[in-house]
Amino acid sequence: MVLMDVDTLKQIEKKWQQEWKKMNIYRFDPESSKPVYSIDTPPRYASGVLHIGHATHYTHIDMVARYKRMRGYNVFFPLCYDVNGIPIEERVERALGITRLEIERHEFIRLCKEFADKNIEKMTEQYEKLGISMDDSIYYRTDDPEFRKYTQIAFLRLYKKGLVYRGTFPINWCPRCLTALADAEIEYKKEITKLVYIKFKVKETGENIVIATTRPELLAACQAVAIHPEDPRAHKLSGKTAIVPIYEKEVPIILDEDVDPSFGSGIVMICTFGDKTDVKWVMKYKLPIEIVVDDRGRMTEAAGNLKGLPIKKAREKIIKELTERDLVEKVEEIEHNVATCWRCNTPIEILPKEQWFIKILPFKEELKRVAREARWYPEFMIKRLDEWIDSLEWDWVVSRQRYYGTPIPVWICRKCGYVVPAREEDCYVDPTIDPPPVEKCPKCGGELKGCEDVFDTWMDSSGTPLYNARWIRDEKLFRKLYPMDLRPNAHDIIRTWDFYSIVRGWFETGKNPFKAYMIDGFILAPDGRPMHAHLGNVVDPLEVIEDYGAEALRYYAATCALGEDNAFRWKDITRGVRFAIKILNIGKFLKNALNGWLYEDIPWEKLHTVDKWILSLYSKVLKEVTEAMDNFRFDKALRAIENFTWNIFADEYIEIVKHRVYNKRDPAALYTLYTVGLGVIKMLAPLLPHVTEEVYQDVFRRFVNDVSIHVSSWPEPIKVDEEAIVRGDLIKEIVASVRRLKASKGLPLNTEIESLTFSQSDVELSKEDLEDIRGAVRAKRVETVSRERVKERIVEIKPNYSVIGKEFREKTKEIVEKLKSGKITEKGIEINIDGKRLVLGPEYYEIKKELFIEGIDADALAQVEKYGILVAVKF
RNA sequence: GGGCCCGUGGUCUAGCCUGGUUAUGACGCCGCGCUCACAACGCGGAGGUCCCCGGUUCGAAUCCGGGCGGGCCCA
Repeated sequence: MVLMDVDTLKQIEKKWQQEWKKMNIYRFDPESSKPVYSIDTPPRYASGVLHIGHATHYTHIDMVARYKRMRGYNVFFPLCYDVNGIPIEERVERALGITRLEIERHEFIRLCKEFADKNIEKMTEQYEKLGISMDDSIYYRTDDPEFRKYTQIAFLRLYKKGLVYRGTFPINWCPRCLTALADAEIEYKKEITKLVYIKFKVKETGENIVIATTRPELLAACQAVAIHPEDPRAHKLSGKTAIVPIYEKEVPIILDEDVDPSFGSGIVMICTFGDKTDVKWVMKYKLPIEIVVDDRGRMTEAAGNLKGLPIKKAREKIIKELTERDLVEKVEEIEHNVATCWRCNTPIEILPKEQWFIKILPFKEELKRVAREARWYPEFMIKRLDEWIDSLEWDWVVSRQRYYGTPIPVWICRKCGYVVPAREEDCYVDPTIDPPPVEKCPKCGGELKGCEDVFDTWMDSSGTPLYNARWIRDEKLFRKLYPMDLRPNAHDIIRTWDFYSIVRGWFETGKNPFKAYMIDGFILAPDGRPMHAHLGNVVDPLEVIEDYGAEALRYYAATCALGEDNAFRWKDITRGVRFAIKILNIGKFLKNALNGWLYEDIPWEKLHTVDKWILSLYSKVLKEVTEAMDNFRFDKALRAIENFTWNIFADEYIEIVKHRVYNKRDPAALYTLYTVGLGVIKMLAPLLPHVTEEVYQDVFRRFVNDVSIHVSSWPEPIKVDEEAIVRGDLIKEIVASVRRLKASKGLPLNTEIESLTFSQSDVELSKEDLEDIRGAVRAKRVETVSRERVKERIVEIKPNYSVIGKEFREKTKEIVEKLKSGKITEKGIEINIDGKRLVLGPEYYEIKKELFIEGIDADALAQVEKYGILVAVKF
């Protein structure tokens, strides 16, 4: 049974996925006069296939796209992939067991492309199975020459503006593989290392200080000595000069909070470069750079008599030498995290290499301001960007010594280093293949060599809004598409993708490239930890779809509040299946109910109270859902729709009108079922596109022209009639109380009953209302009795704290106490306070009563507390 | 170590911005009922130190301060 229903769901999903393709309804129409809603789809990185976090996040984006289409927008939602960069190179190297240095450059690039192709094919299928409505007519991938062309042109323009410069920048380097490494390629290994305490002399005072280091062989590269500002020794040392032993070099003593006072002697030396913190300090204090280790991991001339030694030997030698000169206070063995090459386990070195930079440091404040031109959802996410911009300490390094990326479009003179940029009209160019625009160096006539560096992937992907919006290609379209309406991404790449996009957008166009940022959280494993293969807690979206269908996964996605980290919840998957099936069943009921009916508009006055009631509640929910969708709060929208559809429309209204549908074919009831039925599936369509399409086509298509629910228009509220809401609610309460009485007697809900009697309340019901109640509960007779016949016993007086508290403040407790025993009069409750008599009206409390009717012939009684009435049933 | 976010029945979660009576819902559990759209359903029930400490207030899940635990990014 269980399996059969999921199979039905899956068949429906597949059917509509195929139909949608034929319908061609997700196309962006460049010629359309409709307003544009442009989404900068995150180009999925093609190093693998979609995981559950991607699936959830892209489903959120799809919900926006579908919603905006229904709101009448010409939606731009491209299918796209990112392929450039190190992770794919790394996967290919791992798969083939080679390094890229062992293979011809362009052959390696071809292998990377092939690897990406396979993943792209799989992911495109995954998107389809999830019901993601991306448009493949505006497809791109970041290694298309057409895409790369605009990265190169943008770079050339920045170059002309003087915003690009070359400089040395430290990178991770494996001295065995002779290659630069990305941070992702570094593995940390625990190792026992010697921590050497070395005596330095303070020049001004002649006293000794002791610094602790695990890299004594870098002594020659020491540029400064650092101590924590709160260290008791700090104020005495501040501004003084230290003398590096053996090399007799004078270096400044600086105070910095990043020094760990509990490590070693609490004083460290800053070298070029021992580790990442050294890099930071060198940048921060603009210290000189001296290289004592070469590419192959041997000491250079600058290391004096250590020259030519490999690092480990050099370390031993210098410890020996220092010891002999009595410059070592002590040596400790400590456990230490050593950064190593993932491929060969050799400890990495940090070496400065020539790199390309884009200037951003002078524009920090400007960029913070530009970031605020857009709205951020949730708003607090912009704080992360602010903090990031404030903490920037160096410019953007855009070059990588890699193969699979967009080539930096310049040639460099072998003789004088003069740079010849490509001409814009020649782009896309690959300087490793293509000839330079001039034959020889214009400055010295030397030979030009194509630049072998490629761009950092962020240089490519930060240009997606420019590329999507047809920047410098189509001015007319650019004005329509830019700034793009939406940048959706997860919170981990605010500081990269979002930040660099703002940089690029602002440099090229003077504007923030987006009007809004929708920032999603992370999907954690069911155990609340991040998903990791080695933890065995990975949930595969394809398996979820296989076992429960796409709607179940989309339901789960909708329950994930924007911006928050969400653990994967199987219970929401099951709930999603149930809800999807519920929608199909409501559809089946509506189809049967509306069978043969021709649409007929019913004026408000001719509707029954219950019809006005459900239409009013529907109109309220619609407003709530619309607001939630406008704010990307899919969780709020879903909750509102689900509660209304399941608990109010299906469980209450449909049950109440069945008798009017089956026997009387009451036009008011049919009109109401039609209106609310179509309205709820439309509201739900962006969230659960398959089952809503099924119901739409099966039940509603014959009434309307739109070929698909996904190109139909978002519904409009009908009317909110507060009086009908109260009367309808009373009717619902009475019907529900009878249903409960039947259930408690173990009777089927459709059991006919002899009579229903209830006492009148403040809310007046019409004859028609009573008839509707009679039909709904299947009673032969319905009677009301006047309130006078109802006896009541006061059970409890409940104080209204919000009214009492505001007025009586610190006396609240006393008043509440006295209310309970006060004298009840016509006007209210009489109490004595501070010797004064006080009458508190009914706004200060609520009276709970128990009701009973004397001499009534009934088998079961129920109270409807909300309206202070008694319901009596004779079976 | 820094910034941001989160912490509510067995499990997950709404509410928190804008303080007020009995804290929302789901999953699971228990009991009853196949009822002409639906047993993946309906009706009913049990189940809570709202992470901890302190403060503000007549009143705190909600506001403020501190702590503990988790997530992301950075170091």
